[in-house]
Amino acid sequence: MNDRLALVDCNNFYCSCERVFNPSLIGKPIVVLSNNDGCIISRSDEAKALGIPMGAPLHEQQETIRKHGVQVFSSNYTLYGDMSSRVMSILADEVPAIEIYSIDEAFLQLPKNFSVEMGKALRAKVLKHTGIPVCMGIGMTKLLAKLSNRYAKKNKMLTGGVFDIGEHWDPDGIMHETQCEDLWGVGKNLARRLRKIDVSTVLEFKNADPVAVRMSLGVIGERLQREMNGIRCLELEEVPADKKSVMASRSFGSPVEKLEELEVALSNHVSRASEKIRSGGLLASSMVVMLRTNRFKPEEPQYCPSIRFTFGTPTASTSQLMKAARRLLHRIYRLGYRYKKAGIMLDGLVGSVSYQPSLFDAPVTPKIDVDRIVDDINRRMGRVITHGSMGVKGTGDAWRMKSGRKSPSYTTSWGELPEARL
DNA sequence: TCTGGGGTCCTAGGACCC
DNA sequence: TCTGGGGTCCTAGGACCC
Repeated sequence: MNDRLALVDCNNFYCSCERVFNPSLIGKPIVVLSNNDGCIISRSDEAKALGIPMGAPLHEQQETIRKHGVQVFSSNYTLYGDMSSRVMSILADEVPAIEIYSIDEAFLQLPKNFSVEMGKALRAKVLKHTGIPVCMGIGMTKLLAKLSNRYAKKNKMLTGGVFDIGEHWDPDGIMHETQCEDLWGVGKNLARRLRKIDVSTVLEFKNADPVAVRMSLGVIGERLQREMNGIRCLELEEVPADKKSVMASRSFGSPVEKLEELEVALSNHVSRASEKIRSGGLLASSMVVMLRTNRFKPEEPQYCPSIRFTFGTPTASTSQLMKAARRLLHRIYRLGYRYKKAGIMLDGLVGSVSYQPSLFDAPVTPKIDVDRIVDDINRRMGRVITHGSMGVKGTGDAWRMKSGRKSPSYTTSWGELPEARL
């Protein structure tokens, strides 16, 4: 028999991170915004209680925010990333295997003797060492662990933040009370397809005719149903799979019409993305350039082109990628649109070590790897060298993103360390 | 005025080959 | 009345997640 799995997730993670270094926020409604200060992507319990929905555009909530004095933060990914690794390393120390699933979630393989009480002790340890509150759900499969976790979170007082659905006296009751769209892996669309075969609760899904499920939801539905019945289809993945693509895209602070400005924005995206693949020792086989007008303004003319170029030889060279991006941009750019977003994707990533050149590849000439040297300097000194095409901050940069309410990088920047007073 | 960004997996359909 | 058909590979797009 398989060992049980647990899903541990951090409660209101970004908000909790802000609170660790600013305890005056505890007990108060706070929210954290997406890139560009556009949407609300993390809410404290107090903010949830005010009815602020997940993903809501900030401007739609201004009324509530003013009225209740909700504190608003731009997202500070440097801080959250660092806090995340602290939480993860504590978890990793306690179990035989861990899969870090996202910045605020991890699946754990539990030892045979693991009890709910031990889960509570682990939870207390994470809280003590990082200040981050977590919940834990336990089950035979990832899906059941997710479901358990949801129950633990919704009934924190009752469960103490840790729940094992396998030990509950009435798991069917819990499944009966949960709607399919609240299940991990079931979104709006699959839920609609499930309703068509008269399935709306998780319990109905679990007990539905597998043939009907397979017919209307394909292998995805089949897998979900099996997982719900305790048959493991999704294994714990300790080693993260190799990346297949890297994206860099941003909405603009304000709309952009000029080709030259799009060029600068794209150059910055290429710079970020290429640095990322180089740090992973990867080469890109192809590149996609995307543009988009403001989809929330249907009264304006809409244009959302994308174009792909496949390199003869995979590359990670910034200047080569920038040249390609520029060429592709020129092919899809049309005058007269107000662009709201631009992005690039580096796709078909292959390891630069394992890559086998084809017969027709240009012979590799040994040369000084300027990109690597620049990466190294930028990593140490903080982005001091940039490509000429990336423009200069403060000049013609309507496209740059807004981030006006960011907290300090308390844990990763010497200049921003919190100060303690005696 | 103001509406995120970065990923993965699956499927359908076209191109191509024998 | 006949005008193949099946396998494979690739790509675009849909759906989902955090």
